[in-house]
Amino acid sequence: MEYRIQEISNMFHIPISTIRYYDKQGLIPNLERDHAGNRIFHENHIETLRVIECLKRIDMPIKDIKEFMHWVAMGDETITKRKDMFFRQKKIVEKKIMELQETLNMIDFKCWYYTVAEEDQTEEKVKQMLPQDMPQEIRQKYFNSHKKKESK
Amino acid sequence: MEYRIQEISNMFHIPISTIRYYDKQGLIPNLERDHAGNRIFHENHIETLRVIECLKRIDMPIKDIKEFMHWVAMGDETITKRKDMFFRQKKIVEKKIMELQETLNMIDFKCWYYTVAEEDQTEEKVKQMLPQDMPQEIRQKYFNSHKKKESK
DNA sequence: TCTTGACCTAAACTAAGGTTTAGGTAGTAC
DNA sequence: GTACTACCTAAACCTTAGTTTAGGTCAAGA
Repeated sequence: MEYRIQEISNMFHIPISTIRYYDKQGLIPNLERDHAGNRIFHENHIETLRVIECLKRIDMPIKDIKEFMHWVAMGDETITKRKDMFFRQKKIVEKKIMELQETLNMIDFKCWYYTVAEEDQTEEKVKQMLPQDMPQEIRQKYFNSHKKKESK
Repeated sequence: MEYRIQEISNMFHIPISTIRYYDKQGLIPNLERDHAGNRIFHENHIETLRVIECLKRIDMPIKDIKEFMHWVAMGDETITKRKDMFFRQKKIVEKKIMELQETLNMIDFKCWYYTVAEEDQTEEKVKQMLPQDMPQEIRQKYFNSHKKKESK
């Protein structure tokens, strides 16, 4: 099955200009052209774009994605490199999730804080509130989001 | 207690140039200068920078951070705006975490895939493997990370 | 044949988020 | 008094990740 750039664009909800940009940056190796020079995509290129989607989601820079894609194109001799790369990415994503979880704690604290402030019609009261007067789960988020700074 | 830009830079591990940039962009309202024009930071500015750190972590653009900081500077009349903003950000971060969790599933699948490929010294065998032949938890991650595309 | 639509390229442009540079001031140290 | 350090500014510059533009090709339909 062959696909044209427009179909790929619809399939992935990526603008055509972006797909061409990815190709130009070398993110889609072995992409062939028809007699007229039009890009022709096959299943393997769709798989490539799926991987690009995944790698982009974790903010991997274009040039790293390119390197990875070239390893894929080089075949079995680069399996270990690719494996190592995914294990490194796993750590990075796990760390990101943990950081976001911490951020969420901070946000939850702020949500609570402003909900109280709104009820009071002023920040003054909640600003003065001591941790022991906060609801249990908020107190935890508060310590959670402030601990880093306090340990310095 | 007063702080100079260098101390703030060390405290937050942010380059001086970046702090000046934030100030220029209006992210640190009410920052005063000494007789010589040097920026003088107080506890409230440190709190501001802590909030900036938090908002940056969730990729809030500079101009939104600026808006928020100005609401803070405006006092109690903007409490509801700020509260609403944090509730919106809460949703955004929760969504990001879910997306990253999905990405992690994809990565876990790839880690398994390349671990098998490395053992086999070739991708061929694992590439042909059917879901029912994969380990239980990998099969789930596989379906998890491929379901979106298959439902289209 | 003419036109229309989908495609192509190179290169300029954009936006975000800083960083670097060039030139200058203020306060302390010798 | 001059050297040194920390600070200042405006403006140019940089990188990333695209987007837009201007000009062109190709195949199909009226």
